[in-house]
Amino acid sequence: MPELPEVETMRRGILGIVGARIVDVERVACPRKLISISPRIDLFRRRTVGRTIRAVERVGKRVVVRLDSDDAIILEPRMTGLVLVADPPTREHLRFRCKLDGGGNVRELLYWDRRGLGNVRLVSPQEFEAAYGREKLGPDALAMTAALFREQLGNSRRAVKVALLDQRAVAGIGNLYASEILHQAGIHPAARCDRISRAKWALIADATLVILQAAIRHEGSTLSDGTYRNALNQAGEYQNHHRVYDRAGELCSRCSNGKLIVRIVQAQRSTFYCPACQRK
DNA sequence: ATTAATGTTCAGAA
DNA sequence: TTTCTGAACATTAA
Repeated sequence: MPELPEVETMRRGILGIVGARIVDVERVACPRKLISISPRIDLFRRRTVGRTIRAVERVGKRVVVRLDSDDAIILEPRMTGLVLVADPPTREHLRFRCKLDGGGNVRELLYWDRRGLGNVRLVSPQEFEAAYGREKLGPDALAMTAALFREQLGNSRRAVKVALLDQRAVAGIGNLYASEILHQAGIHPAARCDRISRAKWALIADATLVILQAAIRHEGSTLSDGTYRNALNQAGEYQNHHRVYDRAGELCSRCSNGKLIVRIVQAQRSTFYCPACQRK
């Protein structure tokens, strides 16, 4: 569930680790199956202990911890991962711990993951480029313009809602925000990309920035399962501002037609939209 | 008590 | 080349 706004919130929440030195890293003994951590923890430790954290960045839906060695630790939450500098929601799903020294009052960086679909990787600059470079990831969603959208998706025959989820085209948008963005833009989720006008791509570009920035301002969306938390293990608030996501059967808050929000399935995932004010 | 649904990414098929 | 499908996994709702 963590999409760009949630991952960006995690990133901002751990900025206090910049300047700290890594004292130890450990794979936390977990009663269930272990998440993927690479390379092997002994090699991971050898390449990170003693290093200083130079910066904390984000690439798409991943947190990037840059070290003074030019290696980077990549934390990829996928569905239920959390990046924390506070006590985790439960003890049993803690997966990875990085002990720190000199990072203000921050003593450790944690990776917690209930379902365990996420992963932690230590990568060289070459590996970073291969895995997260322009070949693999499109421009960041916060950097999108109408021209970039047209360049990346203008010739695709896919439905626009499905295409917005393609990380090679645009990095950072996930299922929840794709629905919210298209509602804000007034565009039907099933509209084929190659039939969307320049003017409508401009609406989509504007909506992308409006929605993602608002979601970041509210520290992301914590859905009913309560999984997503910020780096201090606090819930986000943007779920209170959703206009369509998980609101099937409710009145559209924008249009006056008295139409109800509906749920459809596209590419095996839920899409929510207003049939009255979202047009192809 | 079983089954479906949840959402991200990747491998492999169409 | 582009698009689609299923699997990885844990937990909850039906």
